[in-house]
Amino acid sequence: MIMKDVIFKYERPGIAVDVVLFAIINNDLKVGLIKREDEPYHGKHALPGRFVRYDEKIEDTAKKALEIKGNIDQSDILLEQLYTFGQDLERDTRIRTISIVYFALVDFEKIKRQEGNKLLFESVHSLPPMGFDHKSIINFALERLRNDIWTSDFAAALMPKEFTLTELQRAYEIILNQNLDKRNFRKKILEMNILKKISRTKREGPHRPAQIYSFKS
Amino acid sequence: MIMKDVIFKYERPGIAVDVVLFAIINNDLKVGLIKREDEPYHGKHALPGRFVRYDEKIEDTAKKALEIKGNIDQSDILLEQLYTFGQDLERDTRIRTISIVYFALVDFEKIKRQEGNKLLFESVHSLPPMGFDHKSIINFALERLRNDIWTSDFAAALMPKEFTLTELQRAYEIILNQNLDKRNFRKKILEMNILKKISRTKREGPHRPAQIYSFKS
DNA sequence: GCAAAAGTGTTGTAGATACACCCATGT
DNA sequence: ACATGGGTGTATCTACAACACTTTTGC
Repeated sequence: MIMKDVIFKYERPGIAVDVVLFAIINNDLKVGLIKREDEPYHGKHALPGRFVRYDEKIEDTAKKALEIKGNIDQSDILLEQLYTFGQDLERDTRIRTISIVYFALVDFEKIKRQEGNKLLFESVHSLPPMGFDHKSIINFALERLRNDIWTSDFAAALMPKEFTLTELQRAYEIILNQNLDKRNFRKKILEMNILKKISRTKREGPHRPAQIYSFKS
Repeated sequence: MIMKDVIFKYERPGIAVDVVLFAIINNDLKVGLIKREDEPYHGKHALPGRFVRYDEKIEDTAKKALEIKGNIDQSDILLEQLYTFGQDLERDTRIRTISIVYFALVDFEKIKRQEGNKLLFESVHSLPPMGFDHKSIINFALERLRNDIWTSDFAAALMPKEFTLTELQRAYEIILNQNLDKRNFRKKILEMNILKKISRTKREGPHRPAQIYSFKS
């Protein structure tokens, strides 16, 4: 009984937040990783993460992880809870750890010039050797991204403020990893009524200039 | 620095699992609650829950919570992770607690005669005063139930092994809290190809007997 | 005037909704 | 024979997929 109380009070599992941060870079979907400098998994890549402090809200832990590892301002990103992984007792070889994983999206243009950014953006299609169970977590996050891309504000979080419909379509194609029909894409996205025209066009080649749009509100 | 290490090592937040267990009873959707005997929220109702032990997988914590509070055998229930609530630092007034909430479904017939069941099943439409933030958690779970009822195996988990299509339709109506068209319901559910006919019928009134079905596999 | 991307309209199909009648039984 | 719930078929509409041509520009 006394033993149980000791376990209860002092041997709580560790609780960490890891963040899967996606961005579109060079026509590819990439995820922000750190290269581990400590054991376990020294030298392997991993998701940016941080232990939850006693008086810290878990979403703030996620924001802080991004701030410290990527010097990324919270206001630039979409952050949403993904899933809590706590099955594998050997997940972290130091202590038993439960990991609350957050899903994050950012427009890479907003962060690429940040000083102190330790994040390495790697293509989801060719991930480097990953520590922990982070590879499967990234795939889990990717499923969420693809499932919800049409019904969420995910696209708005990944795009710059202004863009053409072709650029937006390209983003959808990169995320879904498949080509989309131009006419159907435009019909669908415009009928969703989430875009507004900007009274400017983008000239960029020997062809008709493109109308510029942005997301509403 | 030393102070931080102390916090890191010893003052981990508490981590609990709470379970939202739904069952259909008397043509109503009910949720299994306990009446709290301790502070905080003494006398109020709450979700069955349990602190995660150091060497316990979180899903096992959920199963154990149901076993202890409801004497419910794990094999009878569908259990799935719902969401992790850890924003409200004042959620539990004893220590800072993060709650991983599981979503569970059971056929009430399987458990109603269990000895040692402390669970009180209350209608989701008239919940008693609830402790913690459990009322909003139940509503969150209810949304998940309604959203996924057509594309998951939720219905199979709530129904007895054998049933008529009218009984199944009634279950959907109770969950969705709306009436469904008989012809369309049957067409849809049969085209989903998840049911198999049992070569028996159910006679129960001055009318044509109903074909009995069960879920496949 | 030609190359190159922007921009648009129609048709077919599949899934959802709405709705009305016959069937098998107990009394 | 009648009351009761079990069981089915058809017309309509709507969302999505497939597909081809005209427009505006730079050179």
